[in-house]
Amino acid sequence: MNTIYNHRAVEEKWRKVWEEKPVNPKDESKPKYYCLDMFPYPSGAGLHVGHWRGYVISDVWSRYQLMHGKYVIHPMGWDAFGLPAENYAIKTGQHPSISTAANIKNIKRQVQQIGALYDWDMEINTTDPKYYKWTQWIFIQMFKHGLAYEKKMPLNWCPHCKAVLANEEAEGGVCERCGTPVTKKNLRQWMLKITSYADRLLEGLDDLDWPERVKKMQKDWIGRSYGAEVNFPLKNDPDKHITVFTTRPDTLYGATFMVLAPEHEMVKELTTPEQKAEVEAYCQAAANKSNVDRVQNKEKTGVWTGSYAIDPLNNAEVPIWVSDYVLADHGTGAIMCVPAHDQRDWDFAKKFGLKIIPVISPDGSDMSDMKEPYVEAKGKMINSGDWNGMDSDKLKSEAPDIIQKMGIGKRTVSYKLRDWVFSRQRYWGEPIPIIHCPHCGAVPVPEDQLPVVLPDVKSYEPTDTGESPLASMTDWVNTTCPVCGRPAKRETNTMPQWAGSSWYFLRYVDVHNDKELVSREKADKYLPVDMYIGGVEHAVLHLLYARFWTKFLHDIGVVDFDEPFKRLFNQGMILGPKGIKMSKSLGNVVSPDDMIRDFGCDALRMYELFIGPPEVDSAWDDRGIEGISRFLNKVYKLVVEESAKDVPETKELVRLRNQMIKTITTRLESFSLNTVVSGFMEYTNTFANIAKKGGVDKKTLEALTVLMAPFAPHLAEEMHEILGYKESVFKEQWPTWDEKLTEEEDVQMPVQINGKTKKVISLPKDVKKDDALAAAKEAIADKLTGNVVKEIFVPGRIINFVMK
RNA sequence: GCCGGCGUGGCGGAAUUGGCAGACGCGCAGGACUUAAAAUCCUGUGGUGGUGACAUCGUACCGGUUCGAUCCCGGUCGCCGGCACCA
Repeated sequence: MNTIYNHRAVEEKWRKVWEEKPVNPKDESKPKYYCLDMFPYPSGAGLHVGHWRGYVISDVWSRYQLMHGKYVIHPMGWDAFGLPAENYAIKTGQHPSISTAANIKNIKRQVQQIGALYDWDMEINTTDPKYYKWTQWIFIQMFKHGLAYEKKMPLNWCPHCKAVLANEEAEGGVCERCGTPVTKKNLRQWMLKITSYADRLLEGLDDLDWPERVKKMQKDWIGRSYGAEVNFPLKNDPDKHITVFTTRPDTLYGATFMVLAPEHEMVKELTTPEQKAEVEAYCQAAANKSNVDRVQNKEKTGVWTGSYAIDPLNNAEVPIWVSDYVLADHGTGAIMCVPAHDQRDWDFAKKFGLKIIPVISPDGSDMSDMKEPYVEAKGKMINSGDWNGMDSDKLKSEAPDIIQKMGIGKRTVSYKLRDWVFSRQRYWGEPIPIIHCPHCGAVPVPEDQLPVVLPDVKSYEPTDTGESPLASMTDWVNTTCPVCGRPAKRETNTMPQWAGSSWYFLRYVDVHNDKELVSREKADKYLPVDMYIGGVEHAVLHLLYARFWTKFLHDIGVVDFDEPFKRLFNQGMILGPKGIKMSKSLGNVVSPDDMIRDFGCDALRMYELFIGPPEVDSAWDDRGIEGISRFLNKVYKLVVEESAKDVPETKELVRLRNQMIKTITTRLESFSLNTVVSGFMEYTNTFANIAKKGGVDKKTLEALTVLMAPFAPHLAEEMHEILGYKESVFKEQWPTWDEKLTEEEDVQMPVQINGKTKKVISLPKDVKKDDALAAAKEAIADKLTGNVVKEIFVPGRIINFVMK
């Protein structure tokens, strides 16, 4: 008999059944489980098989939870503000909302093909005014709490995107979107004070069930370092001083010069008339350099201001220099330089002939002939006045307090994290709900007037000046001040693409609420997210911003938790056939639509899992999916033919069934989804062989069907029905196993000589050591020719003879 | 440069706590069915030697610990990712 599985008919049939009778209806009597995908940007190119992977993983996990009696919250939405839609508008003159709606339609169709549990009543679109009303509301709360502020400063500017970038978007000195080297532009911008949450963002990581590498990336990005601020009085004006930040205040006696960033506010007043021309030229050149140039050229440059400061400990005169290796926005923008113990300071001192005084010696020797800086700087203090002879590690921890007591500085903490540049000079984003009044300053739009709807414009083109296209909409821009009623102007910048995604996970559980962003009752019942699945590329962008906003919303009482995502899983990418990233320009994009047509949704789901460990990148292989297709056929054939037979269960089948349930469940729990699939294949092969000899009992076929349900839901429903059930397979509880029944009576024991296996013998599982060794010796008697010096017996594992 | 991670057949990848390396799949080879092909099914498939049972080498490379190492330790090389003048 040739049984053939018709994937098209079966999948269509069950899709209809599920539509009429959802398998995961809202049920408040059950405990909730919130399993979230990172929602996609609805791009015009649609989804490729790589995008599918995370959605398949999350759906398997969701269905697995469902079969443990949970009500699963598994929503989907669209992160739809952003540059591609705007660029398309520039090219075609069509409003971005039109192309966005078309893209959403197509991608929604593709997402629905996954056959996932998504509850489309919860759908979100960040560009919907009903949604971004609350994005704007959050901004206003931040403004009211002093967390949103305006600042004019040199900012990362992408000349290609014609927009400012947050530090997180300008990693490595290039634009995160387009790779163009970032330059600086001095602009007024809206900032969010993420730095005031730095400690909580850092410490909150400890309790999260997240991949260690993501936690580490956030930790490094926040970059907390402990040290001291030290004040160096000016030689010519001892009432004034320069404050530096240092992590090594113990080396203060070795500070032989200081360096200010070119942007430091005191550069001008410190520059002497003789040095003025040179210093100004240097600062001008530094301002024009892109981040990439500044970082790539590590050859030290700099100029002397002509002034001196006084080392507050030993009253030595230290010349004040300007150099671009000091960053304006880290610490205080000024450093004390200890060339004997810092590579950069050493390079600078060597180049400009500055003094070098070693202050730490590993063994107490005088170090005066050092050929390179002693950077590890651990040992005894030398050349350090009162501190001489002290242990440097001990001094390092005590120095901040000593300095504080002396009144020349204080203990302090510094961070790499900067405040979040939150405004963009582009059209397709949430308008910032602020009105600028000449009399009242920046005033928030009253909450009852939200949302501030993004108006239609004629030209979407960004400008080189840093003005938003909205600035030309005079009708919209000109308004009245909500405080004093006099003429005022609207803020024309929009929010960055990360705004809508910083809180969307809260909205899903209460999408239709027009009174609050989420009701406290629903938030308490359904939030936070139990499992969050998505790519690792958001490790320091979206995930950091979302944590920040959640903590803020917690602080103002909107929600009662302050970490949004309890558990995080990062899936690896699916690469093109040769291990190259899939991209339209390379022409190596594999479409899920084609795969579903030829092999079916279940086959694609299982192949996406089988391709490799879910957290690792894997290369697509068109022929691999054929193997899955053969396997699904084999399972179907097994169930159809064996269920017709009415086979009694045997001891062997009971054991195999229990082993199978255990194997699949433990692999699934540890997220080893690729080996779950290979496990199904292996057991199916085993059962197919038993079927040929005698047959497979119904209970075993049922267990196999239920275990497969989260992976191949359509096929599992079909098989469940064939087995005689009227209700959905997802009404079944996840099967359990009896450990005793998994054990075999005999164990296969490898017998080794000097660690090399010579034979495998079968022994009763509770065999005694002496009996086992005797049996083993007999089995390999012909090879035991030498002197056996040691006999090793590990029950159930190994027998090894050490022979000389 | 600093900090992570990884390195296993022709390919994707398996291997509880240190205990039979290569599960499962792809590909390939041979066979069955067929007029033939496709599909399907069966058998084989790390290298070398041997007709064979078997021997021997083998988890990037060098060394160590151990009765026994893909797994632990030290070093080297390569690839990938993060940060990158952070004081």
